[in-house]
Amino acid sequence: MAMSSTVDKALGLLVHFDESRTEIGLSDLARLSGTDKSAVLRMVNAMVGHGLLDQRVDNRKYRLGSACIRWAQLREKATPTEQVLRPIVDQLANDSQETTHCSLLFGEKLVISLVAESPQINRVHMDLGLLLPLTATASGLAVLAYSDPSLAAAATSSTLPAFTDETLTDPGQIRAEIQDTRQRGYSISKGYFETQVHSVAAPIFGLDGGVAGTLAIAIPAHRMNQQKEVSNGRLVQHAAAQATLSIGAVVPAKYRSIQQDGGMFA
Amino acid sequence: MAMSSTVDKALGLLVHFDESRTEIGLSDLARLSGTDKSAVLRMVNAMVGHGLLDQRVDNRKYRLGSACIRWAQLREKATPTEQVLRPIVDQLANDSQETTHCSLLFGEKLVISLVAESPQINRVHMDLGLLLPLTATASGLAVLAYSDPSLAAAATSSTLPAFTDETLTDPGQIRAEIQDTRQRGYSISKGYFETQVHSVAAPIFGLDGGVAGTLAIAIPAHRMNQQKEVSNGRLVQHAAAQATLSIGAVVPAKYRSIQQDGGMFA
DNA sequence: TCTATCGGTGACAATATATCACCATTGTTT
DNA sequence: AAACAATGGTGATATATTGTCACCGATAGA
Repeated sequence: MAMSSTVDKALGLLVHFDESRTEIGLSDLARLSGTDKSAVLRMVNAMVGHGLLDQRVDNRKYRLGSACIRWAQLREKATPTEQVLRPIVDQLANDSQETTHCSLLFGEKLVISLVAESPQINRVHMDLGLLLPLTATASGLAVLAYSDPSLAAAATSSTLPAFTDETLTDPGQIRAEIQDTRQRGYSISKGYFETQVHSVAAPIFGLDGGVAGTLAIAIPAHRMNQQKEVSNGRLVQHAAAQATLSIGAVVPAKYRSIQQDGGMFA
Repeated sequence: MAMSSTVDKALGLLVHFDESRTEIGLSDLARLSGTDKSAVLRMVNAMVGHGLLDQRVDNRKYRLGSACIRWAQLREKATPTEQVLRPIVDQLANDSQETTHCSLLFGEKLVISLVAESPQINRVHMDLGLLLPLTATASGLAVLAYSDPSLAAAATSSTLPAFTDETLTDPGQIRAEIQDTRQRGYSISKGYFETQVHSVAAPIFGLDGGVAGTLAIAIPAHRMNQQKEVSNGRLVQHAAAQATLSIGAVVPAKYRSIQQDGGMFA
């Protein structure tokens, strides 16, 4: 029988809050988590007490609380990833003349954390906070290609959801893409997640040596061609390596394929 | 002894993270919280597992994790600030039985953003979107009293416009009022902006620690007296502190004069 | 070397939790 | 309106998780 602390269960309740479910009632939360109402109530009350959740007075449903904002503020101050990554994302957008974004890995999902929009009129728009699936985006493929193989195995074990007509749903195809990505040094998506949006992406490594997130360039399909794929691929690869260094981490030796230039202080 | 759930204790650990302590080691955290190391470790591990905390690989200290950012993003999307301030303004109107409003600071002007009218027949009416001058309103004085002194200096540098016969136009008088406001914890206006309208106001602090806006109570002059000024002052002061917490910010320590009630950091 | 930290582990008694039946309200259906 | 099925929430007890403390290897300073 698996060990499970109470804190674990309590925090596990929070995964049921997302962009489509911003508030959840007690019974719903109990059902979603497969836990007894009474237990859920106790945990939820504790979290309300600390502002992690709050309860609407009118319909008594629970929402994420204000402490989230406070903690995010502190987190930012303590670990100003945005501050160090921001200029890199901006520079990449400038260099590529396309919309770029930085996603951070959270469990088996990528969260879009920074966006720099292309200066061009016809450009791709990305929403902050949007969750990206690992199997159907360039960023996700970059994660799978450079993470522990078990993650790729897990992500390609079950049937894969299709987001567009172009989405790769065959696990074999995904695995092949992962192989190619490792060869190239960057991943590509040809409308796998959003139709008419092509992307290239490369991994950002964290302090623990694992993939912490990705940097990606998203391009309107009509503007894409082989030459741009290669040039943008190199750009994103270089920027991601720079990002990795900027947060104090290093690109693991086995993945260090590209020439390191003068480093982050050049 | 009060009942305390494990979740409560776990989340209680997080209060020890602030702008001056952004990362804490296991033993320190145990000492600070007065809990055993072993228990702290279990709780902390659970929180790390959910991204609420993360652990640096180099010095093994713990910091607020990336999930905070995700949750803050969701919280903002789900519950915009106006939505959280609305019930506070309403409650204040109900408690004081007078018209209340929330103003947000834009540059050197305050914009009336939320209004709750008094339930009484004879009441003050306020227009949404109205601009308030910093030197001639209770709200404005609250801003000046709790903002960087340079703002007060700038606002009182030139000749001050008079809106009523009672308006304070002497920069020296304004500065004295600002002093008094800091002493009291709330600001007052005695028909400075609208004749026959007295007000009390208190500052709402934003995420950056500066004044983001104000909460105010406006009262027909004939109904005002010393006793009401004090009681309404306390009400507005308390409500403003509550508003500050509700938007995820904190009242700066140097201004924290009133007793924190059963709020999330109690 | 000796000492004093550190992060972390393991075992047992103490206690908070899981589970159940139950209640008062609210909103739907008939 | 009456019956119904939800809802949020309470209280009791068996049981699983936690609090406590002794202990470990590693690291750092004297």
